[in-house]
Amino acid sequence: MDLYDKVIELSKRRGFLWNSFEIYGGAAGFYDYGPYGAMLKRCVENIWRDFFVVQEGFFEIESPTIGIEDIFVASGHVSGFSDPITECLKCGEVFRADHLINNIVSGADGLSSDELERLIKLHNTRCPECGGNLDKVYDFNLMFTTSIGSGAGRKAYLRPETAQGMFVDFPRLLRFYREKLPFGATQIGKAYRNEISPRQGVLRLREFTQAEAEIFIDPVDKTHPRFKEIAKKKLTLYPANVQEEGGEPITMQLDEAVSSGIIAHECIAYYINLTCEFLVACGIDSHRLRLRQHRSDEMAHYAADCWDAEVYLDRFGWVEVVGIADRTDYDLKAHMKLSQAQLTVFKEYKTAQKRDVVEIKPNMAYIGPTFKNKAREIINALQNISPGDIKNGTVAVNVNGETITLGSEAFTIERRVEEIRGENVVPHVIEPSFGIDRIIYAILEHSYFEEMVEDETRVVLKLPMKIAPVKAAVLPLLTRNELIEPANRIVSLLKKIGIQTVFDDSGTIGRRYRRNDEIGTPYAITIDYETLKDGTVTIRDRDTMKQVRVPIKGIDLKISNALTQVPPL
RNA sequence: GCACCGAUAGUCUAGUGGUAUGACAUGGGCCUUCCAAGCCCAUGACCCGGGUUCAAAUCCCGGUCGGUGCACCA
Repeated sequence: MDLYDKVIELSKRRGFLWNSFEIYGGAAGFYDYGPYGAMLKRCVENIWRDFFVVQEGFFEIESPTIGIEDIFVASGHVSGFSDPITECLKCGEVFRADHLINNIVSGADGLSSDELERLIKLHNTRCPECGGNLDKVYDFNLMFTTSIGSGAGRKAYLRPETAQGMFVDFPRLLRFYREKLPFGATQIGKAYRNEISPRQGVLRLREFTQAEAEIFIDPVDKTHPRFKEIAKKKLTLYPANVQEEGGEPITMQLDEAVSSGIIAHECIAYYINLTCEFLVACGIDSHRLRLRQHRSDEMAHYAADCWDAEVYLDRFGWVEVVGIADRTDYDLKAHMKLSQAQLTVFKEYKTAQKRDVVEIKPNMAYIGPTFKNKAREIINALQNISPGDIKNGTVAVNVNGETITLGSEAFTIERRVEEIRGENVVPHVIEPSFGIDRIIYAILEHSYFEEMVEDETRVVLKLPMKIAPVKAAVLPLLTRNELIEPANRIVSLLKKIGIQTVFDDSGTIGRRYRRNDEIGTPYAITIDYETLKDGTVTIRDRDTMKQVRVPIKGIDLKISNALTQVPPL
């Protein structure tokens, strides 16, 4: 049994992760979070909220998981998220059609399925495996399709990422943040991808949870006001050029990484650091965490820089859990083009610029009656005339091949000084995108410890207190009423102040400690016969197994302080 | 989607053409004292469908799920 098997086995047995729809045989790519799993996930999401929503001030929005077709046409998912696939008729092997003819035709990846099929026939391309004939080329799109309304309905897709919901709300968000950069929006929610072959448990799901921030920044100023606070932090970086040269990741200070151009700018560096702080706060081992830069061949063409936070997993090696990209203005421009909406922000100059303007204003009262139904065309043509085209007070315009000469009665020339206070710019977007399910698996694996205690293996999940699904277990030493009663009183005391507490009186005390170690419960409170004499109980620490004896009075405060680590226990 | 391998209680597992082994876990009870090890009792499984057969959990075929490799992973 490797570590993956052990973690999955524990997760199943203790109610963290279950395969979905098990009684009907299950479905690949879907997982249920069991009681402790759902609780842990909620805790992870809340820590994320604390980092991005509370601390950074990027409010959370919630948009539908179903999106209308236009959104994904604009985002490129309708065309770019599908792959042209062809199958060998003899051996059944499946190939990317564009890859097959890439070496014959350049730019094959941009061609349509029909075009690819034609080229495969033309060049008599055969199955690289067995030489058999190839089937028709068809598009396999990774988006789930659905429809809105009855009958044929309106075509729609389940969103493949939460990001588009925030891009689409840009005008509303801009107004919400009072028309000023920078600002950000976040979203935690489900996304859907119809993976061809989901594998590796919770690492590649068809329905998964993302936490994404879209941070809209000034395209020409990518500094970050708080960068200086984190400039001296050291992180494990794996820059693109180092990867290409086959080198090892390097530990580097962030200000050096920015000034040497390894990280494109302060803003990306700031969120790289924030990402690491978040992951470590969730229980990711910082020694099994690195930041790998996308190589130019894997980075989207529009991205200015892109880093993946990767965690080391026993079975799978380095696995991406977060992507942090400078997506530039790609998404907003794409939506602007298709929707015709103005997705820009007015950026005021420090000092207004003055400019001499010469404008030709048509005289409607003359042109209208004189030219009647040609008037509209003439006015349009006049818009494109520059003052230099005016010769002796007349100007010639071309309307449908006919040259019409207009005299000074047809227009006036206006000269004025225009003040330009600023300009409309399309913001750039920094996008940290978190795969919550992968993070949760990594947390479980990195928190999993086996220790030898008196020749027995003790399994303990050393989860940070903030994400432990159960914070305290209350255990009467023996299953006897005189001990159960005070135990119940402590349970309700703790529950009243919002501490997730369980009562457990089943089996020997040692077994119950082990049971709670396995789900990462930080504290176990034991009621024994001394409790009846002097009103004290013991509190046991999960990691050290050490116990302290404390009075019941004030235990709620004591536990709550310990959980928030105000003073040590 | 293809190929190979696998699927037995909550978990891990033994095994067979005649309904199944064990461990751990779980539930109830006992226990005046703390780290899965005490005592008594109890619950609990052959992935689904079809075929062969007197009889299939076992053999065959198909499917589902899982693992691995290929492909895919904006």
